[in-house]
Order: sequence, then structure tokens, then C-alpha cells
Amino acid sequence: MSSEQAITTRATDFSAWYNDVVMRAELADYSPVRGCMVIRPRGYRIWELMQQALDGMFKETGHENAYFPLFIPQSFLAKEADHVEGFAPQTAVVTRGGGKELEEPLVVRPTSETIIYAMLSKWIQSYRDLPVLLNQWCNIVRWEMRTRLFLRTTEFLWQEGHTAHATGEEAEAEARTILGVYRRFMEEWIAMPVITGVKTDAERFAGAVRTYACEALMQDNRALQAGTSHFLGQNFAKAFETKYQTAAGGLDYVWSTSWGVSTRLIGGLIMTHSDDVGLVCPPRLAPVQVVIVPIFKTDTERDAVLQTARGVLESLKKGGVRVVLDHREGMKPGAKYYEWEGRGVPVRLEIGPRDVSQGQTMLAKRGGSKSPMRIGELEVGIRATLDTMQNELLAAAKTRREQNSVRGVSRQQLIDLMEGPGGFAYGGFCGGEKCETAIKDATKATVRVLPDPEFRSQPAPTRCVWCDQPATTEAVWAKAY
RNA sequence: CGGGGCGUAGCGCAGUCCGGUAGCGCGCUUGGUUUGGGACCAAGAGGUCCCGGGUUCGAAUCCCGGCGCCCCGACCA
Repeated sequence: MSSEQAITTRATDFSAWYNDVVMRAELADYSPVRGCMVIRPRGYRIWELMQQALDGMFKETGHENAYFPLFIPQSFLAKEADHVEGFAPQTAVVTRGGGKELEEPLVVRPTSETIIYAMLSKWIQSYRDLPVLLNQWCNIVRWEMRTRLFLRTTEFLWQEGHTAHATGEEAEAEARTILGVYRRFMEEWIAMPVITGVKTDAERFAGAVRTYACEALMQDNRALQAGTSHFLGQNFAKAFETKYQTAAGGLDYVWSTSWGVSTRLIGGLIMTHSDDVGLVCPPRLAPVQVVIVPIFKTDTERDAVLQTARGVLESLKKGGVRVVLDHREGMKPGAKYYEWEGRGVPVRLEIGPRDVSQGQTMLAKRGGSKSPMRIGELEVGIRATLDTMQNELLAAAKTRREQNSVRGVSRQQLIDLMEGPGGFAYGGFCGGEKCETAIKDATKATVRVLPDPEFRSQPAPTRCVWCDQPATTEAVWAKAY
């Protein structure tokens, strides 16, 4: 089984390490179909936990789930000029069905804006019908040249939110609200700190007026675009004639947004926290938060230890902890430790004869130390431990990000940084496409975001790092996934 | 699509240069002994050597042609 092969170290080969971690933790596997992946139960459980958390947040902000079809008439995609130009090369198209050539080819959705606006046009008549706040959980297909487990696969799972509003201000505010939701989720659940901001025109979603994004820094100092939220203006409304009657009696196109995060987040989780032993999973998203490993020699010890272990199992379960008892026999405790560590289980409770007689367990933190805990204190103590670990992961990731961020870079520093260690490079930017392209050609780095105020440097840079003309904004560069 | 690597048991590999009838480690099955950081003994099961041609008495091995996967680049969440 792949689960027992050695893991390549991060220092040796980060890509190989990443693949090894995914395999070792049994999160996913390659599929018989090129570019596609199979998400295994341990990986899917993380996604379910992510879904649960996010879905709750979407509902709190007034969104409702719906489902739109997988197949989109090809002509729909063509209605918005930028959109079709952006996605056409990446689409899979069905031309036959039921053994017959189709009258109109059907595109397997690369995203659902077009079919959703076609429907919204039917559903929206008046400003009283607005806003419409929709979300859907689904799979999408984008034909990729080069794929990587979770980070970029031909088919992937995501949620896509689509909202329609009476005013541009309201739509813009919605896009910003969701960006905040994403950020909160990434930090509080994935323990993955992100910088938020606006994308440049070159990096903008095809068909959007403005694209907001959350960017995280992975352990190899490359940036991961973890989520995007788009203000679409009236682009799709115009393409699909999605109009409504205003309070004043006039007709106007709706203003809209769309936003999404995908199973790519699992890749972000892995590359943010994991180590050379295997997966490190933040407790809030860990399929198994606690594993109990019983230790015994004689039958008498076995009975006593297992009885205690079962008691701990039940009490933790009642307390809402995701816990399993590893009672497999014929496997040494040490072997179990390695296995569960590779799978990223945050806490291990060892219970042996000595512990039973002393009314305690040995609590080992993933990647940390071991210390005894009284059995009576476990219900409270485990919760506290998991919370602490969750916070420590976020803090450690934040520290790592800051240590690998350089502010106020010069042209030469930017080049050196991207040739060398990588990371986030903050600098002044004239906003010109020429400079953006030149920087990309010279360094392979792209503008990840024009950062939101709280991430900006003090004082603000005054000159463009590349052309030395006055800066119109600050930008964050990095090599990206 | 370019550059690099690889394809032999479930997994990791050796064997390929120099052709001779397929091997190692791990895992798996059965039995026994073990169990506080990757247990041991014994007996087993498991193979279209990526595919198709060719050379040869004989091909995992040599020749020709395909296919697939991984990594690095160009496209992208």
C-alpha cells in the first residue's frame, strides 16, 4: 500500500513531498482518466467539513442553495465576449447524445454564470425580486494542460455563488462581504492566513469588472489563490437580458456577483501545515481529531486497558469530538503512531496498564510533545488542546508568511527574491500592463493582489518597482500555483 | 506541445549494458509467539515484465512503432 512508503522531504523535492503526503494520508489517488483525481474518504471528509462550515456561513449571510445543470448550450457561453474568450479553450464539449449527433453541442460547465443568468432573466421582473442570493455546490470541468492533485485537476468540486442586485454598490458590497467570509473561513478553519485584495486586469476573471481574491503563501514560498469573488457589473445581465423594473418605474439591468472556492483549499491546507512525517490537519477540519491507542501485554492488561479506552471513547464522542479507538491487534503501538501521524490526526491518546492504574492517559500532540492527562479531565482538556493547536497552526503559518514577505522591494530585490527564496514581495506599481508583463517575463512572478488597506505598507511606496514612474498602487508579487 | 525521468507481484525496486525460461524488500493469507515509537518465526498466495510488430532456436533484455504516468516549462481556480 502507498501508505507505508517513505515521504520525500520538503527540502529534497517539494512537489514529490506533496504527492507523497496526499498518498500517505490516503486523501486522493490518480484516476484512470488523465488529469482527473479520485477523492478518497479521508480527503472527502475534509471537504465535507469545509462544506458544512462554509454552507453555514453562506446561509447566515442570506444565501440559498440551488442546482443548475451540468450541461450548458454552447451558444450561452458565447454570449459574453470576454467570458467565452476566457473559457472556450478550456471546455469539454458533448456533441453526441443517445447515439445521435446533437443539434447544439453542450458544454460541460466550466462555471455556471451563463446558464444562471438565462434563468434569472425569467425569474426577475421587479426590484422587489432583488436581491437574488444563490449558491450551488457542484463539480465543474476545465481542460487543463498540466494537473496536480487537488490544486488543479480537470474536474473539481467547488461552490459557486451567484447574486443579482438592484445597484452596483450593493453588488460590490456583496463581493466584498463574501471575500470577508472566505478570509474568515480560511483563517479560522483551515488556519491558513491570507492577504486579500483586488486582481489586476490581467488576472481578472473572464467577464468580471473586478476580481477580489484571497492569497495564501505555501511552505515552498509560492502563492496559492485560495478563493475569488467577482463584481460582474452588468456584463452578464446585458448578455442575457436580465432586466428588472426599478422603483421609479424604469428598466435596468441587474448588477451581479459570482464567487467560488474549491477542493483546491485542501491542497492549501496540506501545503500550509504538513511536515516531513505527513499530513498536519487543523483540528476543526480533521476527519479524526483524536485517536486512542491501547497498549497491553497480557490478557488481563488487555481487558483493563480496553475497558478504559472504550470509556474514554464514549465520553469524548458524547462531547462531540471526532475520535476513534485503534484496537487492531498484532500491530505494535509504534506502528499505529506512525500511521495516524501520516494521516494528520491532531491528538493521540495512549492508554497502557500504567495509565489505567494511575487514572490517566498520555496525550501526544501531532508534531509536538507528549504529556499525561487525567481521564476525568479529558472531556474538557481535549477540547482545549484542539483549540490551542488550531490557534498555534494559524499563528505559525502567519509567522512563516511574514518571515517570507519583503516590503518595499526594489527592482533588483524583486528579481533576486524570485530567483532565490521566493515569497511575497510588496512594492510600488504604476499599474501599467507593460510593467506587469515585463516583471512576469523577467521573474515568473505575477501580481497576486493589489492588497486591501490593512495589508498595505506604511509608508506607501511612491515609485513603480519596474519603471520607477510614480506608483498608483501597491502590489504583492509572488510565483503562483 | 517542448525538455527530463519512468513503466517488471498491491506498493517500492533489482534484473536490461552483455538474450537462456522472473527476483528482492514491504504489504497480503494461515498458524504461533509478541505489543509504552515502525515485532518475530514458519508456511503460503500473488506476474499479459505498458502495448503492437520485428530479429532470434530462445526477448523483461536487442531493433522499429505506439500508449501511459510523474517532474520541469507555455495555459489556468
